[in-house]
Amino acid sequence: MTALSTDAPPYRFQDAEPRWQAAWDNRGCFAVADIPADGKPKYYVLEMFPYPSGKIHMGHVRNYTLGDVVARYKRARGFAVLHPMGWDAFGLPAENAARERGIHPAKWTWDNIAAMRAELKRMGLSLDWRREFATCDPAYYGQQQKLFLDMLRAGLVDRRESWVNWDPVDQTVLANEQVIDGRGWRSGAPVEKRSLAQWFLRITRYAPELLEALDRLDRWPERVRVMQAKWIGRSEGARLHFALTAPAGGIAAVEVYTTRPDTLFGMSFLALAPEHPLAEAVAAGNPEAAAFIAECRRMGTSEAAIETAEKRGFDTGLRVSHPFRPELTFPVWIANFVLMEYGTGAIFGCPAHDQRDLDFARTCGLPVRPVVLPPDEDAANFAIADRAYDGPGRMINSDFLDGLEAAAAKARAIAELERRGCGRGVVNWRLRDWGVSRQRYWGCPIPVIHCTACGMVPVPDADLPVKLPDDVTFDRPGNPLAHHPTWKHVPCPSCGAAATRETDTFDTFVDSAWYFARFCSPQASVPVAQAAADHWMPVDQYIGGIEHAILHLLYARFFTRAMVATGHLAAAEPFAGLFTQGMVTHESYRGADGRWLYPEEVERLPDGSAVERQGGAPVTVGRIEAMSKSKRNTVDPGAIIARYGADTARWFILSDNPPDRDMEWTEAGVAGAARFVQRAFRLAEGVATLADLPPPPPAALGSAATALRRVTHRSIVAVTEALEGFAFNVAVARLHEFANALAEAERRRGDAAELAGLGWARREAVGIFLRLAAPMMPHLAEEMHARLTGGADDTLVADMAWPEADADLAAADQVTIAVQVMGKLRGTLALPPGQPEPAVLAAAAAEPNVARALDGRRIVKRIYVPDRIVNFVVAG
RNA sequence: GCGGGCGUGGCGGAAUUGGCAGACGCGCCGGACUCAAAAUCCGGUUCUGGUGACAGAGUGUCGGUUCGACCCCGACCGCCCGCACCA
Repeated sequence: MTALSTDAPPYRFQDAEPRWQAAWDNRGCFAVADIPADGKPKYYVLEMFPYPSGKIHMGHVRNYTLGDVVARYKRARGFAVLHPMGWDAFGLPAENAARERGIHPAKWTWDNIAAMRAELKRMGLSLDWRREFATCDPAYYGQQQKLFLDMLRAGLVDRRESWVNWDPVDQTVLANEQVIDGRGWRSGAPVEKRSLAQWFLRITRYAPELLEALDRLDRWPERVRVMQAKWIGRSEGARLHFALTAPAGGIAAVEVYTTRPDTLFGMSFLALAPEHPLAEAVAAGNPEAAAFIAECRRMGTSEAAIETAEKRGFDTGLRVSHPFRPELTFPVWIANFVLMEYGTGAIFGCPAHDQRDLDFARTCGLPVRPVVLPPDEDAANFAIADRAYDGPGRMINSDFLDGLEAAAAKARAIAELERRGCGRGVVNWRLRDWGVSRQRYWGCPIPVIHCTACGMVPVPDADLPVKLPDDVTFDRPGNPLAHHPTWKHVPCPSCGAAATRETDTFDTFVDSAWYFARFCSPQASVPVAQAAADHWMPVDQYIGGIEHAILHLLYARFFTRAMVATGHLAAAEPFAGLFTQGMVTHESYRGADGRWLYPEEVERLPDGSAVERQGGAPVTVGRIEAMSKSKRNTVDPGAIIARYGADTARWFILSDNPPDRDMEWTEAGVAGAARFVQRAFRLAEGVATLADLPPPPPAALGSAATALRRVTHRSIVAVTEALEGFAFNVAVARLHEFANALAEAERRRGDAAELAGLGWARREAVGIFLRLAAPMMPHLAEEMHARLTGGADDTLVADMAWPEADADLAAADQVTIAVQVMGKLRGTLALPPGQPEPAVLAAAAAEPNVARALDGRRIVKRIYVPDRIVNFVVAG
């Protein structure tokens, strides 16, 4: 019989996968209505939609496989599942392609979408493709303009000056990623900060709410909630004024925000951001100060660049008085590490208790005066070396605060500031308003018109969408919309006089801040059809990369609230459940000349070394790291699917490791998955050859058949539990075990009655196996089912219910109890569950190896955890 | 620099969340089938000592709590993600 199954024709995914994809499509398995009438509970599964770069990559395969497993599993559990797909289609790469290769961004984007759609379809995803849209379609971005105008009317929009990275050679604004070591990526010119009038969304208005509501997102990863909470950054502190000993540029005092007013007596200096008005006033009359500020402006706008730069400063020569001891004065510096965007753009420096201040004080030769004494130190000997002390302790060297705990001193200092009228306690937020202006072509136009007479005038709703012009040129730097000969010239909607359109477009994070809501009613003539959104929102399970933990997810949470405020949505939170997947990694390879090599150019030798396939030159095997084009350590999903099939790719990507961790793509791993696909199919073949057997009563089954049935029903429980917990690698392992048990049953011999019973149990097992595997390997499951029933049953596995476990069979009939002596394992007991404690303890002590370990010693304590472990604690 | 996370055999990982460390897979070793190979199937595989029953060590490092620690606490090391104009 074994020979028969191994000689059976192998599973041909090349035929089967397109066939089943067509079958699902023809029956409309995955289509749902905007407002379904069937009364099933709803489940909205969404994966982060892709940027259409032109090819799917392994990160997409992982993301969409994870989502598809959830979607198919939930469908089997009886939910009406909304599972849509679309395209995050605006962004910089399309403009880069236009500049580098002369392709229009729209053509580039739509061609890429067509190519990627075809690749995704080959994965066999259970998507409702009728809901597909791209954010670069006016039908989408016109609705986004409507949302913006409603937010404008609701006071959620602001326009103000803000800093950008400016390339003085290319005369263009640069994104942070286009600034490399402080220079423009194309021109190589040192970048300057430049101030422009920009549009902002007032996310800060929702800061308390966005923070507080994190507690209720109980199906979000804890670390994402922590990261968002820290990003929003509520802090309690004080705002206080430092009076200048002599006014400068009409400024008499500097306002400072601090979270540590308790350390005011440890002050050593006051530091201003380079963009601070007082710094600019000083620079007006001091070329050296102006030069220092100009140098700071060359650092670019990214916080990481500013904070990793060496701390530098410029002593303005001005001095401020201490708020509690006005006779003490301190120097005012301009410092490159003070951020204008946070607090008031000025700090008081207390080097003893803040590491940045200490680094600055050491480089600039400023004094360090400790005022908080750690609990285990004494005042006479305590000194700060190269580490600032930011822990708890008692105040010293601090006048009226001396002896207080730091926390109490903080309250006392605020009270004193308020009594003296030079400061007050405040709550401060790290979160800044969301700058949405981009000086680029390939984005959603901001629907506003500037009129010299009327000022800023919103585009009337009736004139939406404001469409991008097609006839643009990329032959010079800067924003093609601003260069366009006619597009921006329009009559003022208010007075009719000649006016100009806003030429800024939206940050692409705006596009992705509400697409999940649009999917509920993608054809609606309003941004969202209320009834559809009320039915489907919030997203029950959102899946995407951890790199979006803060910005995208926070913007989406804010936008949802803004849509509630403007009457477009009812649900306050967009994503009830969130899962963040890890990256897909691969070894990297370098040729003898240092070039990076693609995996397909490299051959691994049995001794572990590697050579080039062509020519056999030695190859250095580098680190395992995230797949990236620059390191060429990428594997093309299209090629993998063509060679092994979608089910194999899906199975491997799920089986390798827990989905929230980085996974390593290996050739051996895919090959292993491919073998399992064939093996599973052979299990169905082996059973299909048996005569169709009526269900006998379980009592008629022999012990081998009953044992297999136990495995079958325990597998239902185990796989279900693993899928519910996103432990897809464990689900895979359980299915491997299940397949092993089935193979063992297949080998079994016995008399006719036993074999009949076993045959029946095997048929049951295969029927259940394929349904448990279906969310992960959907095509194979359909093929197995067709083979099992000989085509007599044309129900699609995609439409079948999830198997139900027989509780009696799934329950444990025996437990293994570990027996320890002094915490060391000395033996095990196999017993039926639920035995009385004295019986278990007696059996444990009688176990030969345990008895030897106990011999001659006095048992002082017996620990028994029911059905699990015994531990004897002995004296001596 | 700041914020968040991760670390278990040769490799990916499992461990009912404080109770048998190493499930399952990959790789490797041995065997069956074969003229032979591939494929397939079976068995073994944390390390050290021992023919063996067994004993000792072991979850990045060092220390702590506990009858018992991969799990909890403290310090350190290494790697990864984010830092507001990449998406």
